[in-house]
Amino acid sequence: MFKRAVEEGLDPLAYCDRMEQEFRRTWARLHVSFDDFIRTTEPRHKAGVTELTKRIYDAGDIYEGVYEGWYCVSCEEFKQERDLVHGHCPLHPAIKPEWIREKNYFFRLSKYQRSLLDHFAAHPEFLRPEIRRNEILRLIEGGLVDISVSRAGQSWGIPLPFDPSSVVYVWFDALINYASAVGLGGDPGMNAMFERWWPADLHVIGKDITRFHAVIWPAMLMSAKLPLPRQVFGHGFMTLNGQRMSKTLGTIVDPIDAADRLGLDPLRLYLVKEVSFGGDGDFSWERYDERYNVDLANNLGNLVSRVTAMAGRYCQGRLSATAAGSDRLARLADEVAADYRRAMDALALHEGAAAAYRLIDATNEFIASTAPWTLAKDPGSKSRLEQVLFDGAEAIRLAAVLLQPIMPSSCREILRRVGASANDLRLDRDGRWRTDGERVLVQEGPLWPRYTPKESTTVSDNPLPPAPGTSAPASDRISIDDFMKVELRVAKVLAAERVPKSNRLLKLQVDVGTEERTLVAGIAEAYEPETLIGKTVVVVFNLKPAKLMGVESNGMVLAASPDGGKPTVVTFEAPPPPGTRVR
RNA sequence: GCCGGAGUAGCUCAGUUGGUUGAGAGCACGCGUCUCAUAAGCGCGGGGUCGGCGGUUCGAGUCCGCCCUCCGGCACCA
Repeated sequence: MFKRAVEEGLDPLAYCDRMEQEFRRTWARLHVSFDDFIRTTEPRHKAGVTELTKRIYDAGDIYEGVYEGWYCVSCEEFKQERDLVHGHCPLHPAIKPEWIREKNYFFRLSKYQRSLLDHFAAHPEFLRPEIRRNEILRLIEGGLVDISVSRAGQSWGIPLPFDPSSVVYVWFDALINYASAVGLGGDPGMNAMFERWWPADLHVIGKDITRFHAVIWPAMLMSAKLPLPRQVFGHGFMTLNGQRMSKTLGTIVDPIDAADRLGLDPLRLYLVKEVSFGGDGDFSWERYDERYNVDLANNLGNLVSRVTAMAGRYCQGRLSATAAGSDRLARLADEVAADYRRAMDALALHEGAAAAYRLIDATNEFIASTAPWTLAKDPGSKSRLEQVLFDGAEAIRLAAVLLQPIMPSSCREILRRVGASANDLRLDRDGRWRTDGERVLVQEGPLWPRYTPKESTTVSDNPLPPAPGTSAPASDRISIDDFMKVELRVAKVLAAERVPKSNRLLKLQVDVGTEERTLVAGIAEAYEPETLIGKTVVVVFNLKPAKLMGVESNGMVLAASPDGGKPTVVTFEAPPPPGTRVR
């Protein structure tokens, strides 16, 4: 973060300000509402971090140790062994990293292995879905190591209360947000708030950060003698056509684009209804269009149209209960509302949406079987007719109440059209079948016109070439001299074999013109060794040797490696002789 | 390679602790039908050796073993 800010020529705080604005804009655009928004730069957060860190320290769970590793002076940060390129920082190949031992504070995570396992056993619902729980359980069972929680000599961060020369390390700091947001460590007023709100009922997080939330965070709280959140829920990711989204492949869907195409609420419904929450969900434009037409245009939208139209035509838009209502519809409605509530409480949002749709479907059937248009022809059936339409309108009202959290603005509009209030909706009060009252319905144009993609303008799901204008800013470009430092040469593959115990690495014997070399390439997933023999490829000739899985590699084969895809080795139409320089 | 997950109709998926599921839903498709409605609605139908092989059992998508394929995580990706 700090580095990124510097790269963009911004003060870290200014950079954060900009990020915050972006987040807020996005949420506003997607109609995502929230009660609070906290950043780690806020005073209340600093207070919370100081308090919690102090408690953990007082519990004897933070001790001084030594952290050692490769340190790049230029980046001003430690580098993992595996991030180094031939022992050098990839960003600053000219400077030799130093092996530095730094005073560091560690959190006794290992001490909490037993307690964590006990907690998981006593509270099976603590971590969901089940898949995450199993993963984390095995991880804990496998043993925990103490973790570094501080960095020395950094300007950015919150100082340790017991040693202000060091700051709290990022994620240790960040997790405490949950507590600091509700007042931990604040003045008496804030503390009262903390007492009231903590522990949290639920943390909803992305599945990739489950470990922090389900292992480290609870251990921190245990150490500080604070209650744990009741549940951590690790949600899945969206894929595109079954593939992981990738920026470099261009296989990414911007929710704003999807919203612009058919409207925001259709997107929100898709995301909720088509994805079983907790698992990954797949998005495709075809399916999106299909669901839009079926769920919204044909079923819900059309239902609103037909009921409001008939009410207008046959009853001047005024309806009140006049006869015995539909028991079947009323019973189903209660059942649906109960299922909905159960599903939503369990975070099975897709089931909640499905429940609402059971009512919508049943209402379409109800209309077909009662045939108001037939009743309308018989003056004697007047009250029966009105009752049927009343029931239809009531079912729509109820469905809209249930779908309201998913499609807020659309449901508000539906409620308006069926003559119901959309203000201060409450599930326990408004989410039940009503048999009385008068409704004034209004008929207006389609809520969701059917969408027919034009052949020629079908949005492609194929990888798009990177848009022009996305190239790196001039300041990030290198000079020709820089490039010339890299010596690329044509090489012919003489022999190839798998590196034992590795499923990505191939060991290649190549002819680089002046000599033969052994090098290792991470392309085994895409190429059988035999198929490479005789091929002419491009290698980086002047790369320092490196050892991979015990094999020394003298050079590197050029290959295109898309995110989430398999590498493709760079070859020639007409192979030049080995040793030819490539530039 | 290790760990985990998944393989059920053309597509997306449900199928609780094994037996009224000797297999279901939605979409797509075919046929029929109403006409209030956004060529929408409603009804009916075709279609699957439930990844493969073997086993346990009176009985297995549902349990066990082996295998195949796909996905995710970790290591490796010069």
